[in-house]
Amino acid sequence: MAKEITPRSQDYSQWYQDLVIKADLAETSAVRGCMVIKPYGYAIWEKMQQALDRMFKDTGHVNAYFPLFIPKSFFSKEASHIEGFAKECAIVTHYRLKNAPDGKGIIVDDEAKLDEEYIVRPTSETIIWNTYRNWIQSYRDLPILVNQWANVVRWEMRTRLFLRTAEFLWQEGHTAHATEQEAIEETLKMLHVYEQFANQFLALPVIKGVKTANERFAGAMETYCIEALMQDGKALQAGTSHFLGQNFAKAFDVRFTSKEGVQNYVWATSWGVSTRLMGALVMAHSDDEGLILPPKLAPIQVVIIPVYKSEDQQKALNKYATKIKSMLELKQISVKYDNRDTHKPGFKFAEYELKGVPVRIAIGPRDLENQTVEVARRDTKEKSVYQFVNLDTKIENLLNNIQQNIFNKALDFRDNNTFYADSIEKLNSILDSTGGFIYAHWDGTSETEQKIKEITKATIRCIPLGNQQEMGKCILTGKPSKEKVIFSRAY
RNA sequence: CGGGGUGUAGCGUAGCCCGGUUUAUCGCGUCAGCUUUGGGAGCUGAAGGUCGCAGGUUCGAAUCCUGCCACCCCGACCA
Repeated sequence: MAKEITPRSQDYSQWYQDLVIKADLAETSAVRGCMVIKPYGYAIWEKMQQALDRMFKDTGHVNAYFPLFIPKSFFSKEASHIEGFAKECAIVTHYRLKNAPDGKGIIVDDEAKLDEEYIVRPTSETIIWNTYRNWIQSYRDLPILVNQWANVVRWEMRTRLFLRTAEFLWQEGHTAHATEQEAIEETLKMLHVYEQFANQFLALPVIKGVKTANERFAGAMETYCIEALMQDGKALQAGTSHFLGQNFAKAFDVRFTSKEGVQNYVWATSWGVSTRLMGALVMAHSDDEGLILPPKLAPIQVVIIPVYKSEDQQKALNKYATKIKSMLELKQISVKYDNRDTHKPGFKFAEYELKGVPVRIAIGPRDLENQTVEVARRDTKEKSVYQFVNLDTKIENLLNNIQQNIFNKALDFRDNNTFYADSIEKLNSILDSTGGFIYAHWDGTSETEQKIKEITKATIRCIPLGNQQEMGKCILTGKPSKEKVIFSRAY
């Protein structure tokens, strides 16, 4: 029979895995914790890349590329940075293999030991700031607005496809500025870019906020994030933007001479999103029949499926389909005409639903006669008959409509799963029943946050930007609190 | 990294406890042919296996033992 997907209600985590594998997004590999991103999944990632890259360029950034390997000594220059990453690093210690003396296979050549080991980058701040030292002398060299698309490695103990893998793809922006204010503005600007991207392309509403000290990036003064809510009520950090202060500039001695002739340390930011967004995309919108992709990220936006009995009918439908296809392509819509005669229409319907193709057009002899098509939308499963006239505009509108509808649905879900807890018991009971974003008062200390985490397994996802200031009592300690923060269990 | 589970054809599985008519079961998929085609087609025939890998015990190992690899769940950890 067909590809069975575990229902969401039965086992959410299994449902997610089934989708990723059966929709052909990715699979596990022979290497622990590392995945193979398959062509269909990679096509979605490429669409994300294109959209983001355009947004980066539009905000004045340029792309560059830095090495995969980082000398160990670079790593230890920023104290909190190394502390944050030390436990999950892959290390290169040798550069050569040799035949085993017993003739069985090959072994590491002990004589080829590196004097200084290399760390496979878990992030690139250190190698980049070591490089920036040479790029920056004067205020005239600033700002530097560089992004790189790269892979990074974090030796995770427990992995899940896309959500947490030992190797993953991402972009990391690294900027250098003359003033603190300019760096902070950059940090927030890129956070805004991420929000726009999430809203407009992922069709995913997110909350912009600032992380607490516990959740802050190793080496940052302040970490900002966008947080999204998944269908099982768990939160997912979808992107981060860090204000790094002068930490890395001081660690790598990156100074510039100001207009006034004074030597100052440079101010820094870094920001990134990763293939984890693929996981967010799947978990935010999809259902028990398969993926639901927002049209703006769907590799195939419209699929045309012919239904015929005779060869003559097939030929006539081929012509009709080709006409429709070129008409839609003129509107920059990506169309696939699936004229395989090895599969029945019903099979194809199910297959494209599994793969999340937003719009399906079915054409048969009846349509040919009436100059109509049957249009089915993936998000609502509604079917309707469209006249051929102005089909291109109608489909274009439909795609926009679907994009918007998916976003609205996710927004409704989040609104319906946003709560307020005035006690630790309330917080816990909400977490155990529905999950979601839960606003609660907190006394502002790391100790309290830690204790709440131990009791409820929930963390503070963020303190929302522009948060309403209102006095209250911490749900754990009863100490005064000036605002509510968002708690959630998280991926 | 600790605890638990899993690994048999492309996928899902029976067999394992209690070693021996087992030339390893069944379903889906694959291939060939015919009939089909408006929601996952039917019939007939065929191909497809280092039983995760490596050792060991034994006359004999998918089955018992040891080590390793990978995956899943829980925990610890995690920008």
